[in-house]
Amino acid sequence: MVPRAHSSLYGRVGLFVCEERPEMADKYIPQEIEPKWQARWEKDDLYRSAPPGAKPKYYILDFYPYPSGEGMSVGHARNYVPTDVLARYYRMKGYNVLHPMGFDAFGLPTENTAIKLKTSPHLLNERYSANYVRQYKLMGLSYDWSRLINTAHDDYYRWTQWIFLQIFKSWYDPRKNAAAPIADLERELSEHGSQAIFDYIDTHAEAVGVATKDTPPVTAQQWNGMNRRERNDYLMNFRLAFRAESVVNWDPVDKVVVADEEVEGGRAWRSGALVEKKVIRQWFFRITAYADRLSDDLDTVDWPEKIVKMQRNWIGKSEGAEVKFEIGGGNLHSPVSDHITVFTTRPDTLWGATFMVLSPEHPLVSEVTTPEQRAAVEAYVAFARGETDEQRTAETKEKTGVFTSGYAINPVNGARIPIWVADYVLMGYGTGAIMAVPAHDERDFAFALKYGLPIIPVIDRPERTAKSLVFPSSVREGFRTELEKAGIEFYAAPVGNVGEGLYVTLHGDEQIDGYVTLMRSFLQPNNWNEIVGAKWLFVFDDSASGGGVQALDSVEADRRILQRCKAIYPPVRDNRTVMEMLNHLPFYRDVLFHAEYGRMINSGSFTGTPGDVARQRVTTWLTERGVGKRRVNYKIRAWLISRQRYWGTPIPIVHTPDGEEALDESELPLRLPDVEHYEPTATGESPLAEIRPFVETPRGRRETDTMATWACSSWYYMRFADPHNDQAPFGQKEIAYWMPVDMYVGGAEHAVMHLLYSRMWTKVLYDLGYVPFIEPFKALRNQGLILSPQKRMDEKGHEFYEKMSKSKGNVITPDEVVAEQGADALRGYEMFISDFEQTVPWSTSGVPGVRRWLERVWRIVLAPEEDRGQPTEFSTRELRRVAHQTIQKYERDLLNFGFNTVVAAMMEFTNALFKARDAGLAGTPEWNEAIDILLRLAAPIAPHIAEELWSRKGHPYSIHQQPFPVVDEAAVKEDEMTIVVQVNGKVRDRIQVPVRAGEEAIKQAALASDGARRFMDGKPPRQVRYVPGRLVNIVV
RNA sequence: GCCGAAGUGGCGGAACUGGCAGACGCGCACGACUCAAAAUCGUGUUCCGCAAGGAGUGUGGGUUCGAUUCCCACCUUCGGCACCA
Repeated sequence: MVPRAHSSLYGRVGLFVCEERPEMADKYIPQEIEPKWQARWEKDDLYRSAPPGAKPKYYILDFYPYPSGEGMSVGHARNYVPTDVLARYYRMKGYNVLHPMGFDAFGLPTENTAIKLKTSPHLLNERYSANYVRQYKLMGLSYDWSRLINTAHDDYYRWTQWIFLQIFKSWYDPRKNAAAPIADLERELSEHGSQAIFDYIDTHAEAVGVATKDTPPVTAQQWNGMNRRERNDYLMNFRLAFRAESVVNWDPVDKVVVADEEVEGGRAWRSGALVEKKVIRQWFFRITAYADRLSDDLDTVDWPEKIVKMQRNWIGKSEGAEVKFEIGGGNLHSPVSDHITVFTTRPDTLWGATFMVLSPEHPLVSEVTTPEQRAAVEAYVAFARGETDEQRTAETKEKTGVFTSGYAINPVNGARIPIWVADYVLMGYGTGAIMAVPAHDERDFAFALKYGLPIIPVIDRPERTAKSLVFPSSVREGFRTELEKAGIEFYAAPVGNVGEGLYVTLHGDEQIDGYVTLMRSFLQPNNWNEIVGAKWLFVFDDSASGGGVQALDSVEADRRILQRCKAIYPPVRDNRTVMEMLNHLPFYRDVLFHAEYGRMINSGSFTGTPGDVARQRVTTWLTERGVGKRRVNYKIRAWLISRQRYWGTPIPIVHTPDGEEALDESELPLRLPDVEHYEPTATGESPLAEIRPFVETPRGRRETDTMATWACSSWYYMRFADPHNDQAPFGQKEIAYWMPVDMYVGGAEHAVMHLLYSRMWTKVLYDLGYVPFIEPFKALRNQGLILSPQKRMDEKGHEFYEKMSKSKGNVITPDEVVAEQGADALRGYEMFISDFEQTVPWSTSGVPGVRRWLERVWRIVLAPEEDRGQPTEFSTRELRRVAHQTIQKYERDLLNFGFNTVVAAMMEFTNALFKARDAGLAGTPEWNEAIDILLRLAAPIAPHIAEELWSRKGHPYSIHQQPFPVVDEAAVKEDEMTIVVQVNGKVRDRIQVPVRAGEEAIKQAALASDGARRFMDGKPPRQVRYVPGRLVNIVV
């Protein structure tokens, strides 16, 4: 086994030792031992999971990859190595471990490559995934390869289709709060009609998502009079997998519809193209029905807080009320509806609703528009429709809108408020119409300022700050002195170019009232002064008629006040509202608007209602009067699953004359046909549409859309439990034993989509009785990204590291690292590189560092007699202590995902062994025990070298079937401890004391220490504090 | 703007519950071995200071005998969301 290339390096020692103990003399050559053991493990099927049994199970899963032609980089291994270490650890701890791998094989990149290379995606899939398997094996990962999954194989997607059908054949019964067979719904409709269901939805705010919006009610009689086609169409409003016409995001580059989740900043996630709007009939999953459970059940999982937040945010639950506004004023009598319903989370601000805004797509826009405004409104609606999402959401975009000239009646005070159309109101959220409360909503505030709409505060500022600007020469002499006397905060500064004014800030109602009194007596004739913020008061000169203090408490007051101001001070004549006038003064800007909860004001009989109960009380009152009710709203939309592409799971539906119908389960799998061409069609239809034998069936035209890959990945983790079952997606025994996944590890980029979809499928399958758990992934962890090792500079001179990518030519592959340094060194460095969750650049000098550690392990195990260093003091007791302390630290850190410190602990242990050797301990029983522990601890991290050394030490194969070492608590205990002596919190000395020493003795020893005496300077200790086992702090 | 994470040597990073800041590794310096180099081994390596000593965990405050750790305010970087009523 003398290596060829290394013989010259090796010569001296090799020749000498080879003759006597050839096995001891070998150098560590991973390139030889790694393939050898990998072949042996594979032959012996060493990592195969046992069938469900009495043993406790541990299911540890990596996010399965999308296999690409580029293969893996060292960045991908950041995910796979730590989970492999855990899998190996749990096996040694006696668990039956499930650690499988598979491929998310369907999807666009492969299809696009196939089109470009004029080859078949089937072929590419096989090639790519085989390459991945090769790379995985190269790294010595202990997957159970007998469970390999490929989602593009028909023995897998058959069951994806099967689950699709179960979802298609279900609806969400809000009364059971669970999915139920669609047949139950049909029965109910034929016996009782839809009344009970809609009544329930109406009175249970959380149930909004169970049926398509605006589904018409039917009576039993109507239902029974429907033909099959009409019934099928009606049921689509309830099915959990349904087809509906909708505006979708169209990616003109990939020629495919993409989901909301796949659009980032108006651009398609994969292709980067600006998405366009298109109306197509599409397949969806009714994930909205599960919104509440998806949100609530997040409480039951051990996931990173960040991911939980992102999911909750995506679901976007908000509680509020729905309020009906009568359409009125003028001669408008709508034949469609006599009211507009708005959704608000702030029913407590209803009295401040001074206008209403409809989304440009709102069906009542043309109803409320008067003839004279029609042209303007239609032009605006056309403009809004033409906008891309990106334009519409552009950050700096100023609000736009147009008045319809129609009015609505605010139900709480009968006020007649104008109805506007503006694109800042989205049709897809709430009811597509809002009541605008400009005093307490930032968007409405901006809009009202721009268009001169009145802004009336109806919620008190919780912090009682008010401001007042005293205009130059608007008050009599002595006012300033009075302010000072009253302790009021103010400063003097020029007001524009009209002279020096006083900028007053008031705190608390008492001070404000005092200020008003003062102002009333000092205000000069033909002047006014305003107090804004905590109170909204205008003090006018009393001598004029109707003078005194006016409050800005209504639209009428706004008009009155403004009129008087204009009369007194003409420069303000162009202002349309008081708020607009105040907004011109920068001094006031931070007190004009607030969105906090607070005491209701200017709200009729509700004035004075405290902020914490206001919402609730108003909602109850609205409900009693029949003009509103509690309502919960979710941001989450139906999950778009259709793709008009070839390379995906075919949707098992036939379009019959009677509507969309399910394939019979016996017809599954519905295979993807082999075809010559699979370029997207010009029309945007799936290429499958052009394959007549596929499309044409005796029952009707086959659905030609395929499913997005999110469907495949929504259940693959369940298939691993029983991957070869051809009777069902999985056996009951297997799923109950293995699921849920105990530890799921992957990148944070799937925080919303994959994890949310998987959770929904799990809940549907749970409701239908196929699985016994409500959450699929008990614990989740995200690994950090690995960046390229090269530092770059951006235009501003900031240094940064870029992501590894083939196009940038900076990819480092596991292949090259393994070839150079071996898989064990790569594994060690993947763990050691950084904190697991941290994004970090790859370091090319890091792997050799770990390699050196492995070399040291090799030497200390095989040839402890060589190269003795300086003799040291090291007892057998200490050796045992280090060994057992290492076991402790290793387990504690490993279970906390502290992989880097696990490796560090192993390095320290190895260093200690060298010291022990120098002290002459090699060969003692304690030494042999320590070496045994070292190898067992190394096994999960560096499985090849551990196996090789284990075998060379004469132990029976395999180390990977050995139990994990058990901590000897007695050995761990120290006999002596080092106590730090501090004087006034600064370390001044260290003393050695026996562990058993009492507190008093230790304190005395500390006081007597040289360091302490020197720094106490002869002063008596004021306090002596002892922290057990750690330190003594002497305070003087 | 909102939400989240993080700021510690030349670098990656440690420090479990408030108790020795800088474990472990990289890099660097010096030394040993060598004709020499590589490899290996040893020693040192936060900063200032010859030293005694002092300063020091993004900044400024606070709590405490004692703060990288807790509290308040702020700055910077990264990630996510973004007109969601």
